Parts: sequence; structure tokens; C-alpha cells
Amino acid sequence: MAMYLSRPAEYALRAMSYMARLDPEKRIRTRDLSKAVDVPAAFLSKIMRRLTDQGILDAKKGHHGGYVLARPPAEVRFIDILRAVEFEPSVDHCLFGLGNCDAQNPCPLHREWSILKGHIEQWAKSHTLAESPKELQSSRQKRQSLRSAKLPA
Amino acid sequence: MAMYLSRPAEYALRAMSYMARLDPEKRIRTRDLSKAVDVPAAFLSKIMRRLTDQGILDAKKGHHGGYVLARPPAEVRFIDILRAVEFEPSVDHCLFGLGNCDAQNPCPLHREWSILKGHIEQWAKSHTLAESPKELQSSRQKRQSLRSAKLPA
DNA sequence: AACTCAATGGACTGTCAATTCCATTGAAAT
DNA sequence: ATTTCAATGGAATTGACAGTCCATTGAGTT
Repeated sequence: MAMYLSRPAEYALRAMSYMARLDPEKRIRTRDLSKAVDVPAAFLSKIMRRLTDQGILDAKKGHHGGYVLARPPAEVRFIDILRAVEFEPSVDHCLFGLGNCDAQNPCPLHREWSILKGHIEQWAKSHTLAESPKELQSSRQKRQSLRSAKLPA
Repeated sequence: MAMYLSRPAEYALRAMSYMARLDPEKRIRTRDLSKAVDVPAAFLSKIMRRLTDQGILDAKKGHHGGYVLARPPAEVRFIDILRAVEFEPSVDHCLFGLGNCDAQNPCPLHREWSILKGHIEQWAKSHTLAESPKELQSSRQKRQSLRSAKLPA
């Protein structure tokens, strides 16, 4: 749709969504997560570091090391993930704004573009990692606890 | 915001938005449009070709050649422009869908992702090239006719 | 008819994000 | 202590997309 999520952003969303449905007691290694969500391990590793730095993940080195979510899924909004992964400092540039474009002196597309940005932001702020699993749960076997739910192949 | 418009898509929106506020009788050359919207001429040229192929622009070669909008601004939706410029055949892939993901067998992010895609699509469908100029008009000198309006530096 | 001008279209090049490689750090197990 | 394992982080490579070049086509002008 001409509209893209950066690769790191997409991968982060995938990986975190996956982890949200794992046993929060057990740590998962980059290597295993990499296979599960189909993202190159070395690259995923960098993304995990970002998420760790931002306090979304808790990392542990060595034997039985790996990652766990630092807080419950319901407290991790999509926007937290997207922000954590944002490599460049969010240019937030306007479509027509050739440098000199702001609310006072708006470019022709300023208003329309703002509307869309608002929608995207609203979306990212209003969804958390707790939602998708719930969906799956109800449409699948209900007796299995959320905590120990396994991802289907 | 981790969310991007492809360069061709952004340029196309910019260029078409600009053209919408030009005299619809006069043609504009790639070279001039290139300066006006600050997009490299050779690259803009390819984008113009796409828009021409899709019937959004009318092209004319040689002396006094150039482009004009093929239909009035109000009849050119943003989505028409975005679709015209889409280079690859819109993968429309799902965030978690590793190949096997659809409405029946949705991935964990399927629902949330659909919501956002809906917003974006709705935005692109509900705005046309006629809108931004109107905005500018009312906040600027009103006696100057829309047709002959010049873009401020 | 000859000339000029602008779009067309394909081949080529450059750039930056995506991805890999590798050496280091720190924590657990023996 | 030593070994092993996994995260860390920077440097090097790759690849996709952004951007350029150039030869061709077709429409006006003289």
C-alpha cells in the first residue's frame, strides 16, 4: 500500500507479539526466537538490544540466559515497541514541507498528512501485546492457560 | 514514526498536489515541476510516466509539451496516486504471517494490523487533490481566483 | 524537410538500510 | 579457575531501492 513499516519495526512487533504468548518464567534465546519469527538472528539481536535498552525486555547473559518481557503484555503498547526500535530520531517531516513548513505556514498537504499520522499514532497507542493472544485463545482451546500457551506451527 | 511512505509515493503526492493548484490550461514540464517540488528531474520523470499510464496525467511531447492533470483535482483521490506509483505488486503481507496467514488462520497481529491498514486506506480514499488548495485559499487572499493561484515561495 | 523540444524507456550507478561477521563481555555450570 | 554459553557492540558486506544517463520517439516550429 505504498505505506511501510521499517524492517526493524516490523520484526520487533512480530518478536514481541510472539514472546507475549510464552511462559513469562522462561527466557528465550535470540537463536530460538529467530527461528520462531523468521528473522535473521544477528539482526534480531540488535533489535533485542534496543528493546532491552528501552526497558521492554530483560536480558541475561550466559547459561540459561536470554530474554523475557520486562513487564506484562498488557503494559506494552505497540508504540513503545515502535519508539524503541526507531533508529533515526524521527524526522517527522512533512510531505511538502521543504524545510519551511509548520502549523503556522502549512504546506498544501499538511492537514491531510496530519490526519493520517494521527490515525497511526492512535492505533499504536491503543493496542498492547495482551490483545492478540486473547483473540487466539477464545477461538482455540480455552482450558489451556494463557501463560503456558504454545504457538501453533 | 517508523511508518514510511515510499519515496516515489511521497514525490507523487507532492507533485500532484502542486499541479492541482496550477492553471489547468497550461502544461508544466518535468524540469520546472522538479524545481518547484524539489524532486530530482530524472526520477520525477519516471513517476510522471506512471501517473500518465494510469490516466491521472495527460502528457504531451515536444514544443509546449508537458503535463496537465487528466481530470479535475476533486476527482483525483490520494489512493489513485498511491496505487499508480506502486512499483512492486503490493505484497500486502501480514506482520506475522509467515506465508500461511489469512482471515481464517490469522496470525497474532492480524486483527490489529488490519485495523491500521483500514485507517490508512480510508484516509487515502477520502482525500482528493481538491482539498489542500481550498484550505490555503481561505486563509490567504480570497479575491485571487483558484485557477490562477500562484504558489508562495 | 530540417530542427528543436519534451516525454519515453531501458540500462546503468550510487546510497543507505538491512544483514552478516567477529571479537568482547558477563554470567552460570563443572 | 576454567569452560561454556548467550548477550553486546562495532566493523564489514549485501542488496534493494533511489537516482542518473543516454539514446529514442513523437509533436510542434520554421
